[in-house]
Amino acid sequence: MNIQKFSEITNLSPHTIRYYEKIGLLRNIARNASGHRWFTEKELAWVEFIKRLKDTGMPLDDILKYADLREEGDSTSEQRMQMLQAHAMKLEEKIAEEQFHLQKLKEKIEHYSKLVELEVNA
Amino acid sequence: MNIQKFSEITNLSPHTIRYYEKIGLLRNIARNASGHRWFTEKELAWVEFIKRLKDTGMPLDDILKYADLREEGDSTSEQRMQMLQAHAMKLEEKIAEEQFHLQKLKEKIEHYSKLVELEVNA
DNA sequence: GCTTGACTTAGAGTTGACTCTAAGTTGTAG
DNA sequence: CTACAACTTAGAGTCAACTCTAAGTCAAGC
Repeated sequence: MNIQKFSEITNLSPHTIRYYEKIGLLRNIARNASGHRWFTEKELAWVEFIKRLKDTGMPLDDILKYADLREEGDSTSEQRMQMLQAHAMKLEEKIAEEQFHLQKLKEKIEHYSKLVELEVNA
Repeated sequence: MNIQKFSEITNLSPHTIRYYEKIGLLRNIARNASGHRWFTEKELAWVEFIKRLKDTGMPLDDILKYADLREEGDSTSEQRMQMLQAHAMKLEEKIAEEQFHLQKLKEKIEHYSKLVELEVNA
């Protein structure tokens, strides 16, 4: 598929896709006869994985390191696993923290709702 | 307390504290005889709340809007409550999404751990 | 055969949230 | 009474992650 189609499916702008290629997140993208990028399922799966890492707070630099290891082949699978494990642990902590924040927010909202009730009945 | 002490307690750098004052997140901060900022429990509670909103992904611009409403007094409490409710809902969605991502990450880790096991036994 | 619109590139500009610099003032310790 | 650390300000610089611009190429429809 061309960059437009790929952009629609991945929900990344063509700009962002080229940017990801420029910084090395996307590599060895095929080109058609007129020099336009040609994407396949392979890129789709990889980009979805990049998005997962990014959306859970991993910086692009770290994702880049993962991409480097990935390119080196199977000998780096243990390293990659360790990266993911460390990241998963951080994510678990982050979720726990957010759940705590959420509870505090709900308490504040409860406080407001009582306040507003008082105003209405005044 | 002075800015140094306030910085230690809030875990924000003096730079950041001044920045927050400059953009209007912190207002009406008292000064001592020599013109230095003087913080109290009131600022502490407010800054902790700011941090909660920020740490759950609310942009400073939105927190600023909240600060504006807060300054207008009790008549805006319903609006503020609605802001918090909307934010809490988004946070709940975000947590759910992150939990989904976490599960997918764990599946990938599981996949790697099998791969690594194969390599070790090879 | 010419316009239109999608593609290409290198590189500049933007945004959010800081973070630092320079130049100056003040309060305390030696 | 002087050195020194902490404070003050306005404004410049940084960083991540885009996002856009300019200048150019190319295939398809009229």
